[in-house]
Amino acid sequence: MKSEQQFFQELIRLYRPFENQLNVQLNEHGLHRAQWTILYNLYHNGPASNVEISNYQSVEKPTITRTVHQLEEAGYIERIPGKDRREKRMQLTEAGIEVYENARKTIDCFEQTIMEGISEEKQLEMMEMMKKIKENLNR
Amino acid sequence: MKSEQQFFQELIRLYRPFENQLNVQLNEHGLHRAQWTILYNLYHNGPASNVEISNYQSVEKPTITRTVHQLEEAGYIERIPGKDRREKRMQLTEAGIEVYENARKTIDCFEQTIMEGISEEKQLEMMEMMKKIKENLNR
DNA sequence: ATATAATAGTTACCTAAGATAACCATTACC
DNA sequence: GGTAATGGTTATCTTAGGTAACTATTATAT
Repeated sequence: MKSEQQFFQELIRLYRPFENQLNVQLNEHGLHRAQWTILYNLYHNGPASNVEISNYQSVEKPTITRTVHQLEEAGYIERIPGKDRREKRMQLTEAGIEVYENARKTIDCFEQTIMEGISEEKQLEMMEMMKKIKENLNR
Repeated sequence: MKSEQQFFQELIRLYRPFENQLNVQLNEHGLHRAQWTILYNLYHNGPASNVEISNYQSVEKPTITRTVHQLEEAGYIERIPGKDRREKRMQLTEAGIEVYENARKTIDCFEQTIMEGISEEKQLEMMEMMKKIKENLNR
């Protein structure tokens, strides 16, 4: 059996329980994975438009619209003037920064636990591979 | 920033487009990812009960019931006597083997493309890491 | 031997989160 | 100034997960 075959099966088998438990952790802060990803994005990369978020996450615009809406309602993000009157540029509010940083602590702890026994180098190596695979997907 | 933080973000960012394109490939054979995973399981590990599939995939029983039902309706799997009268043990039919093997060709091709530039050793290494992470998740 | 537990599966229902199609509003470009 | 393209939204659908509550069967403890 070719190694790719098992590779992708393992990826699927890993992702499911990972997402489940990530959501359990996030629930403590009233968040879901999709919201969390946007908060992460805005916190680390600064303000962004829906299109930018959509591209970054490989998720269609209407899906982003919905999740952004939830975050606005929760008061975690707010609109700022963009380059256009079309563009809806969003950034974290005070409350958004706070909830991110609080959840961050929980998630850090969770992530450290499940990465136990895997060296930093290995992690970085695997990250490079994931980026490479993602690039290949986009061609 | 800790490397785990980015690690899991990359995992999420990889999984989404991967699953999308996997489904595009599978659609050519009238399949979805969830069905495909069960066919894979039965093809490579032999007959299994719902509980076994559920454990293997870390997915709850009712979800498995539904997907198994779809595969039965399609004539790809069939019931065989289990150790119990409770147990619903399933195996691939002729048609199931055929559709798996046909789809397999498509998926092999897809997987080879997106693994371009990543050596077999690296792939095996990453697989080991994914298994390790999954173990850590189960504790 | 029988009452209670546990196990396997199902049904009914809910939710998250993705997708498409069709549509505005605004801006860019010819 | 009319047509493209871009950014965003609305409406609607689909996949695929989850929980709670149930039946049927089997295992176990009294």
